[in-house]
Parts: sequence; structure tokens; C-alpha cells
Amino acid sequence: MGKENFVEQIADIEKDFPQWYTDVVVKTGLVDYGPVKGTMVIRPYGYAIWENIQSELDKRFKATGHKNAYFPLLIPMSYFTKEAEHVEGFAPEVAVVTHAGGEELAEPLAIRPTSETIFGSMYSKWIQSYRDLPVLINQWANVMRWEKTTRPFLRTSEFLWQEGHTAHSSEEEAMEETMKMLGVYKEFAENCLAIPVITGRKTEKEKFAGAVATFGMEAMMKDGKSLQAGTTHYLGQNFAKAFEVKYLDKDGVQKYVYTSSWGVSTRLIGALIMAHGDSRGLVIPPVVAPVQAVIIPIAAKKAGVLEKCEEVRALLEKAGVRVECDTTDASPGWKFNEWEMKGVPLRIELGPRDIEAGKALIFRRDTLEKTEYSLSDIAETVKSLLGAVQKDMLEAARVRRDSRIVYADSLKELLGGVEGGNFVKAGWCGCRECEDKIKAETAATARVFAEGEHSEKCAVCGKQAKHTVIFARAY
RNA sequence: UGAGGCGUAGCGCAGUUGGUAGCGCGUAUGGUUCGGGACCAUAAGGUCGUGGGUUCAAAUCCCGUCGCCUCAACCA
Repeated sequence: MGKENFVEQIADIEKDFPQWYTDVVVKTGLVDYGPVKGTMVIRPYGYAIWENIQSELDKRFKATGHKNAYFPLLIPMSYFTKEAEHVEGFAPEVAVVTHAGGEELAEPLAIRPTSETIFGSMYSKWIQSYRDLPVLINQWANVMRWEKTTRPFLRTSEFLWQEGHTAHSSEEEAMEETMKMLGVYKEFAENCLAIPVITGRKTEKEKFAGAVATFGMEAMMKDGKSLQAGTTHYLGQNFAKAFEVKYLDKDGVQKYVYTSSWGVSTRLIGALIMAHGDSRGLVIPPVVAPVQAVIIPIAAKKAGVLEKCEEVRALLEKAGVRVECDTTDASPGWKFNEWEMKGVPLRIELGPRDIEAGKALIFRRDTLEKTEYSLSDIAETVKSLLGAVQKDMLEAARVRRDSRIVYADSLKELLGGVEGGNFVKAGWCGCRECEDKIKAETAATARVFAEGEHSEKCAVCGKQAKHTVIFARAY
């Protein structure tokens, strides 16, 4: 990149956010584009973020009684078409295998865009008695949706995700599961990704195809737009009836189960990038950062520098820090920029001056502050700084978001609000016409219902409001 | 699908009256450097997307074709 440095190359974050996003994703070496349009190759650094997300989520799923399993990639079209609303919603974006073994298939196979149907068909075999319930299963998998326009991590043809699929004996229990997992997602987003989220129910228009009710968590990106970062669905008996998932209850009566499903995807990496990134590149919170601290030797050829760096690296590694020492022969300035672009939370600069003084210079990626610390208790210092970065990033994101939530009483105010990059709370009468009108005139959509808030009148038609809704432009 | 644009070195691009293929970055080698994207020297690297036509001669003009991008449209 030479003299045109990264900061100059990427567009001003406030003015041209989407372009900034694309540049950051590609230039930090998170992904390459795949050979098929809309697919991507996730490079090791990007995948390491995903692995950390996986491990944190998996802990939480296990703690709430779920087990992992794996279901097939290919789903017979006949399975797929059993739930009317579901097939209608997904049909336009399903990729279908028509040939195999050199011959045309009698029945085409859908490449899973989501797995409710295959889970449904298996659950109908596995579930016979009330004693078999509940079934709490999660799957880590790839899925494919043939989207017309794509953007790395946010909307790709193929993506990685987890999908939980549970079956219960009662409506209450299935709904409780749906809400519990929404809570798990929220806690994870805030404590691991340092992204504050708003959770709530989605409107009919925005709900999942085949669900009775959909709940989402919405995160605000730095440009004020919203990103749906995860969803949970209460499916009622829709899929149970389509796939004949019945059990014999205590009272001797055959009953349909109630199911839920919930998922988050590699889109979370996109959320991280856009919620925390700045003009220098990524800022990754320590909990999910592939590299939590990087050591940059200064004047590496001087006697004792590399030895000391290695000593510190080993010490930090032993203390459980994901640490790397950059011994490549690029200049220190180059390395500073490179690792900042990759969002590494802490940078430790170690040169002859520091070593002589028994100190190290530590740079915080989130605040851009450089401070001198003693080498004698460096492991404790780094661990406590990592904790501070994690906490401060969430707090900063929360302040940023809260300052950009406004109220609107009219369509005009709503438009002004979203144009200013805000989440806008407004009353809504509940009719589809008003919802469509808002989208047509402001490009904003209903993200979630604002819980516990009661507006007087609809911002569009002025009639009695049924709900208070958070509107925003969304990715 | 409607409209517009672009295919020339790994990447970004320049290349008009048609006449031996260029620049920047990156890469390789050697040297001086190293506390915020260092510098000097040398070198490697291209059937100009593709098929045909016009011409003594085509990256350049003409016709076809393939691919990609932007906007629109579509999009849980």
C-alpha cells in the first residue's frame, strides 16, 4: 500500500460506511470472494473469530440443556413443500440439485436454506411419548440462500450458523424456550461481542416464514443503521402438523408438539466489524479476538530485544492470553498499522529503551491510548487491560446507541429521525398499509416492538396506536 | 429483466489522427534502516477477456460473444 495509507484509502467512515465496510473486510484478510458469486472464502483470521463465537455460544447452549447434532445438507423437495408459508417464503432463494450420478433426479433436492423441515421429519420418528419431551437440539452447519445482492458476512449465498430446534409438550414451554434463547443471545452479544442489542417481537411482515411469532435482536451499527443479529421463533404447531410430530400424552391422547427454532450466523462477524470499527480498521473485543495482544519488537536486531519479546510472549501465553510476537522484518510503523487494522485489542511495544527501564509501552486499540507499564507484573497488567477493553467497548457502544434513539409522532419526524442515523420509536396502529407506507417513504422498516411502551397514536394515520415500534433503516 | 459502465502484469490504472506494451503499488535480490505504513540500486513479470472482420500493420476501428460492476427492481 506504500504511501497511500489505509486510512486514506478507506472512505470516511461517517460518509461512506458501506464502502468502508467492504474495504475493511477484504483488506484485513478476513475473506476472499469465492468462485461463485456471493460466496466467500473465510481466511484463518476471520474463521478464528467465528471459532471464538462458536465456543462462547456452545457453552451457553450446553448450560441450558441443549445437545449438538448434525442433519443432512440436502432436503427432498417434498419435505420442503409441506409447510405452505415456509415454502412460499423460501422458494425464491433455494438452490436445487437436479442432477446426480450423471442422471436427472426423479425428485430434486433442496440445498438447505434452514432445517426446520428435516428436523421435523426426524422428530416425527423420534418422538412418541410425553416422556420423550422436550427435545433440545442444536446444529452447527452451513446453509445456502440464493440472494440477489450479497455483502460479505452480512448476506452471503452460503453462510455458517447454528440453528436450534426444540420440541415441547406445551405452548407455554415452547414459548418459554423461545424467550430463554433470545435472552441467551442478548447476554452473549453484550458480554462477548460488546454489542448492546434491543430484543423484541417482530411484526407479521418481518416474521419468519412458517412461524407463529418471531423475536429478534437488533444491533446499531456505527452509521446508525440496524442489523438483525439473531432471531428466535415460536413455531407453534405449524411444523408439527406438517410433519406429523405427535406424542401420546399422560392422558392417553395423541397430541401435536410445539416447536421453536433459533439461530445466529457468521453475520455476527459483520456486526462486530460495523459496530466497533473505526477509520483505522477493525476493533475486536478481547473475548472473541483471535489475537488478544501482539508484541512488536523495536530495533529487533539489537542484542536482547527478541529474547525479551519471546520471554514476555511465553509469560502471557502461560497466563492464558492469546498472544503473538510479530518477528517479521517489516518496519515497526508498518506492523502498528497492520495489527490495528486487524483490530487486536492490545499492542505491546518492546525496544531497547523499555527493556533497560524494565518497562513496556502498551497501546489500547479501543481508546488509542499508549501507556507505559512495568514488565515485572506484565501478565496481570495485560489481563486486567483486556478486561477493561471488553467492558469499555460495551459501554462506549451503549452510549453511542442510546444517544441515537429518538421518538417520532409523525411520518415526517420519523423520516428525519432515520435520515439522521437514529433508531426511531413511534406509535403504530398495527395495519399493514401504514407499515408499508413507512417503508416506502423513509426506507425504514419495523425492527422490533418496544416492550413496555405505549404510544397514543399511529405516526402514519393518527388512529389509536396498538404498539410502539422501533423503526430503522437496516442492512 | 430495464438503463449505464468496465475487461491491458499479482493489485490499481494509463494508453486517439492504427505503427516494437507503459506507470504506480506489490514481488525477488543486495545494501542502509527500524519508537507510527523507510530509502537506494538491480531484476522478474503481459498470447491487451474471447471469436471473427477491415488493414502492409489492431489494445486502438467494425461485428459477434463471454464475464464482471453500478443504479433500478427484487430481497424475512
